[in-house]
Amino acid sequence: MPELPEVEVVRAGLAPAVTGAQIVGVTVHDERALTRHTGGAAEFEAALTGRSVRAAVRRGKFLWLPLEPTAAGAAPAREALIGHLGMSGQLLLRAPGAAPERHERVRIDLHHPVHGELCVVFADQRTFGSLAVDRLVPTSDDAPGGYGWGEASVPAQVAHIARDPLDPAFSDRAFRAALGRKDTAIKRVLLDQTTVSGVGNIYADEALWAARIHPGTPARALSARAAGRLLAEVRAVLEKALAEGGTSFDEQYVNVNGEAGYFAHSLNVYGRQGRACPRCGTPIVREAFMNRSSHRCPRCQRVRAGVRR
DNA sequence: AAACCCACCTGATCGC
DNA sequence: TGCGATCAGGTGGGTT
Repeated sequence: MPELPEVEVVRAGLAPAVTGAQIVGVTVHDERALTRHTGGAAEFEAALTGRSVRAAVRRGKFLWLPLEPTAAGAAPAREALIGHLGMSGQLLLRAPGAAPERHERVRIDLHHPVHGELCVVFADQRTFGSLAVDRLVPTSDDAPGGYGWGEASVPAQVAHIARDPLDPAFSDRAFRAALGRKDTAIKRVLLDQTTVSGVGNIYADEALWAARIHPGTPARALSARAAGRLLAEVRAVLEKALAEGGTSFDEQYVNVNGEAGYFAHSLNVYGRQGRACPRCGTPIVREAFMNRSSHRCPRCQRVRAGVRR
């Protein structure tokens, strides 16, 4: 469920707490939380115990904690602990020995040289999220791999994820060129994380509404002007949502302290079917799209809006 | 090769 | 009260 703003809230909360801390204990309660990890629970625990965390980094909806190399004698592989929250994952900062969270899957105990003991709990109702230890590989463009760390590396399994639109190394020109080659609906391109990352169902609908583009518009039919407008609106909605702490409909999405964000109050179309479009008053419609839903204004976002002929 | 579908899960809600 | 259908913020593997 979390999209870029929610994941960034988590990264920003984790960073000051875990940077420089050493992992002193790992408990896997449910192996389904390791679907992105190649080994089993015991191997995961062993791979992390004793390692120190160097940073908290994010690209799109993926988070990772780069780790100090293992002690002398072991293979000097550069590795990171990856986290993906899936639809319902949470990373929570708790006091050592804190009572188990609902849906707690993994607990990581750390020792920070300044702040002392703390624990990071991974809780996830639907189990689509997961943690993994993965090796870091160089980025193909030599730019930093994500937000939060200057090193030009990404976990191997994140290498296929595109940069997100808030990344300084994101290329607007390459994005517009890529749209011209896509034989599919613009909303599919926004949701597929290999052209632009970080956008999910909520912010795709919000950005398309703001740019007055129908979600089913063929990507390559968008004029350069419409594509530029869309990208600007994607950035605007992601930044505004981030400033408001993300979108929380219930207790599912929370920051590392368990607190909800406020952006749900600022939604213009998502989940507002039947209510007036804030721009023109026409009732918002909800339509089936890719086994989920799209929300749009039938007047502001007509099929041909923004289409070049 | 790009585009598309669907499985992977738990839980809340709604209509009957 | 129960019970089935539907819905929920994502991703990746398998199939066309």
